[in-house]
Amino acid sequence: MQFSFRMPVAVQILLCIAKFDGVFKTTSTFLASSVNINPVIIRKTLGQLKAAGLVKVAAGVGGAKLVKEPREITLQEIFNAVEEDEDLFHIQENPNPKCPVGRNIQQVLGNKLSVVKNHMLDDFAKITLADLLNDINTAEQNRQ
Amino acid sequence: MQFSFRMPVAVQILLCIAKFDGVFKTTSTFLASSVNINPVIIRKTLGQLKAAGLVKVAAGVGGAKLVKEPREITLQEIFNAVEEDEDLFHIQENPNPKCPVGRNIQQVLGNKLSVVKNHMLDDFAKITLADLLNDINTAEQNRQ
DNA sequence: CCCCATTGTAATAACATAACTTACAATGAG
DNA sequence: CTCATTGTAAGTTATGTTATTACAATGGGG
Repeated sequence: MQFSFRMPVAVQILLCIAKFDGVFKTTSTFLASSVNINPVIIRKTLGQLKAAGLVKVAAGVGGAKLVKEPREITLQEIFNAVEEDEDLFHIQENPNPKCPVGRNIQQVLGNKLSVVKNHMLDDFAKITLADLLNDINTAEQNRQ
Repeated sequence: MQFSFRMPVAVQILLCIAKFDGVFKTTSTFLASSVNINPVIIRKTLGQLKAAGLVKVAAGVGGAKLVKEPREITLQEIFNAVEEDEDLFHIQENPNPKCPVGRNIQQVLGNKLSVVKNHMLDDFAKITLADLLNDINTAEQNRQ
């Protein structure tokens, strides 16, 4: 069980825009070829990133640009932009109310797990797009 | 997007065994009625918990017992018992190798996210079955 | 030693979610 | 006005999870 493609795809989109803006026209088709995914998915994801204030997209003309500097964009913002704000784990919705465990499990386990999720979001907040861009560039250098 | 029912179900099973062992016979049907889920799912989950050394199950006779004390059973053990050991996020498997972002994204983002996952597991390690049992009992008292 | 409730397990169906694809109206610079 | 591109909807395919049914294997109790 894993999270979906969405967040990693969004990260890759933003990295490509950061790296290629000004060099190539960053259309949904261009971005789709880097991720190797359907352009419609890119357009949907760009829409979510736009709504979150991370990019602006030129309808008609084509191409996307970052609204903020890479060091000001965190993985937390990206995650929140593309994932529903829901609990990390799916706790049984209809446990037996006659059982003392069943009638309290949601509250008790939910409390503990929400703390864990908040820690995860804190971790995401410490990772910026600039960090990832830097790692990409380092990896490219080592490749040569 | 969330994790499946599995870990919360396993937690509820273990809590029920801890609370009712000796009082009721903790068969898969009994446990299923607390979670309000199919007994076959309970039996599968019990099998995973047995393989992880957390419970012993009496085949033929019926009923399950904890192998360790509740304070010695952590959420991390339960999580590892029932979830595959895979990455938290699903990073595109076939990015474009001709794109400098595409050919490095798996390694670069994967590294960052594995750190986050390890933090999550560390958090799980700090939560014991005894903590949850205690919270259940407190919630029950407040209910009266 | 046999009975019977129960476990262990397989096979299949039902359901939910995600991704793919096609299609097309709306956009806006040239 | 043209045309590449975005935004969006609808339908399909693929995948994963849970539910359900079925039945052989188990093992204490009568």
